[in-house]
Amino acid sequence: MKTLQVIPAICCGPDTPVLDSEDAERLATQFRALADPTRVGIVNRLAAAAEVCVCDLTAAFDLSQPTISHHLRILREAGLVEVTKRGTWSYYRLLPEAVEPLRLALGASS
Amino acid sequence: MKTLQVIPAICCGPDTPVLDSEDAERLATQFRALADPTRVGIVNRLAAAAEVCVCDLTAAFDLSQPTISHHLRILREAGLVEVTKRGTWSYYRLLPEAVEPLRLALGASS
DNA sequence: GCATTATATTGACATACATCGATGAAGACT
DNA sequence: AGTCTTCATCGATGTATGTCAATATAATGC
Repeated sequence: MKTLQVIPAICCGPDTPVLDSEDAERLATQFRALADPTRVGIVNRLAAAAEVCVCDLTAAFDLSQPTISHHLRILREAGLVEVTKRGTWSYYRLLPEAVEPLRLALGASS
Repeated sequence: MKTLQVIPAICCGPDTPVLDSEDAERLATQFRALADPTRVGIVNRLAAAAEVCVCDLTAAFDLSQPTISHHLRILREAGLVEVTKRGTWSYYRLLPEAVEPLRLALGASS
């Protein structure tokens, strides 16, 4: 898998490869998914448990149920979270393997 | 300095402290600064050199000079970059110490 | 002083986004 | 079948954002 380092290590010389526009687009979309305080809060809660029911999220944030649903859709479409339906309930969970590339893009050493 | 881990390590239990709204707001603002492909590209270029002249950026992206200036302002106000004026030229440089907290928020181990 | 060059700011416009109330879809329970 | 609960989608509305042309600012050189 290609490693996208938006911020390469300090070492790199002047011939560091330039990010192509497709990569920049994809990264921007994923950062945009985190560019809202409610979604940061949702991700924070998802990270604290194996999975979280939508009902817990609508209870935790002082926003309408459609609004929470809207934010979850954005996180889903960015590929950062995954949903599993069991009966009437929907359980969301964070996808660590989707977050990892963002860390790498910010210059994580590995 | 308080460490903000939006995504704590895998270990954490159900009583993981919840992100307060002020922290969520600040993180969202910084992620929003990275939520545009042009700005991702700018940051990428800034990371590849000690400092970059605005003129190089306006040449590199197929956008008007005011638009580049606008994006640089957003990165500046998010505290991710810094500008130094020398004569007629403005040189921008990335602030690694500002990017680091974002990496930590995404669950970097240290 | 005047022309030129490098950036920033302003104003306008079109598009994207966050939010809500209303409604829809599907499972659970009686 | 009918009702209740859970969640998603739709439609509307106000605000934020990306973009550019025009203009302002400020340094350089003649």
